[in-house]
Amino acid sequence: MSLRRQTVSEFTATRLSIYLRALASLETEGIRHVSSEAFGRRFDLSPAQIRKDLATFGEFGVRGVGYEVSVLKKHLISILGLGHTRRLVIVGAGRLGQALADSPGFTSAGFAVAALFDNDPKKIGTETRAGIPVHDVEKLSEIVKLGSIAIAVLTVPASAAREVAGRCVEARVKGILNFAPVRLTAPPGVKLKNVDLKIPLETLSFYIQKP
Amino acid sequence: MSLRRQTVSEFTATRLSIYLRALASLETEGIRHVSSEAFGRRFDLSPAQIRKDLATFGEFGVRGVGYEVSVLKKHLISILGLGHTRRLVIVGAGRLGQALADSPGFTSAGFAVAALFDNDPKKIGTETRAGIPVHDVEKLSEIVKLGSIAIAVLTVPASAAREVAGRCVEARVKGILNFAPVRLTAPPGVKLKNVDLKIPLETLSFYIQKP
DNA sequence: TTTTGTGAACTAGTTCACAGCT
DNA sequence: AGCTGTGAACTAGTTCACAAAA
Repeated sequence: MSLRRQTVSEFTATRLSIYLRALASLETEGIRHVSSEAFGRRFDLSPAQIRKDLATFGEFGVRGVGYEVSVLKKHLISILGLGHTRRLVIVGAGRLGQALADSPGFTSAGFAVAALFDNDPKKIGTETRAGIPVHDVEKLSEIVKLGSIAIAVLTVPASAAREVAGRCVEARVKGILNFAPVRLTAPPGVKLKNVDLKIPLETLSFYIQKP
Repeated sequence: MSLRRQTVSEFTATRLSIYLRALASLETEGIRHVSSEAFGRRFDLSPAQIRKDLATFGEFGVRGVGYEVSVLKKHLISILGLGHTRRLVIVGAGRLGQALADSPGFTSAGFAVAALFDNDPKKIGTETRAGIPVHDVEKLSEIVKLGSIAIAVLTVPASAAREVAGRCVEARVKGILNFAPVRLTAPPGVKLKNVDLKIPLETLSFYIQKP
């Protein structure tokens, strides 16, 4: 059986990404086969959970044997939509934006940063260390539409985030990853994820208090 | 009644942080009182959830009236352990580390970045734009112990993360916020949070695929 | 025999709905 | 009258345990 897709929870989707990272790690170690049991032990995950998550998308294992690392990895890449390189733009050419633009996580493995945008004349026309150009944010819509860009990453100040997100929606991106410390919402048809880096820090602060 | 603290879930802890951000926003708008209903409508949160979360820590509202913004904010600051400034260090003085070191989110509201650390001789001895010094990572343990630093933020490459986390544990930090793309674990007594920025990006990729 | 894939059982998290204060 | 605080009902997510397959 294959491809029964109800609505997949964010929990499952997040773990797929974790599994992919773990498999890449096994692959570089030269491990070719792995059981859910061994996989779970190695990366501190639940074997039952692994099997359930994977079974949502098909039968990728062999009973009595386990999973073939390279095969499972290919499947996960395909499930996550990373099979072909996805072009994205980053709005906000501050240090976070520049760090992300040049980071291996954002440039390798399924993503390519097409351009950065900013409204600061001193930044417009420059490029990042890795050579990604910084454009005027006024050209955002044009470049997104022309380049068939599906994802916009927002690394602008909180005050600008809502307006910039609006422009992205208008330019027909399919997904927005917002790092500005405001909780944005997007219309149906656009997937938006808020990532506020201050939250894990405050959460940490909460848990390290004396009982 | 007040202060029944079983174990508070990460979900609740995360929302406390969200509520705090939302209250700050109301405060700047000059709003002094708010009901869970109005609060929820304004920030797209569930009123029942808000009441339940808050009730875990005490009775902060007034029946028939609602919550006083400034009072609730003070309580949340205290609950999250942000009442006195917490000093933290950032290990890894790359662009992400520097961006976080100088970002208002990390420097205001309960946190102070005491120092950055790196192993690159070109970076050691310099300081960030905001004037935070970059030390040799060899001095990490010494400075953490002397400065009674409770939190270490890791912005090092994946390959160095485990070793650096070990040093932090040895130096007796209470919490580690790991941005390196490896899932680390810490011994009991040390709270560790992994934040892999590639995961929300891959999750986004998953959800924006055609059905 | 081993290990997957999966319904059933369980646990955690959320929402409902109303008693209890103000 | 109005809104909180909270047990009870519900929903979502995880783990168990075993039949099915290699």
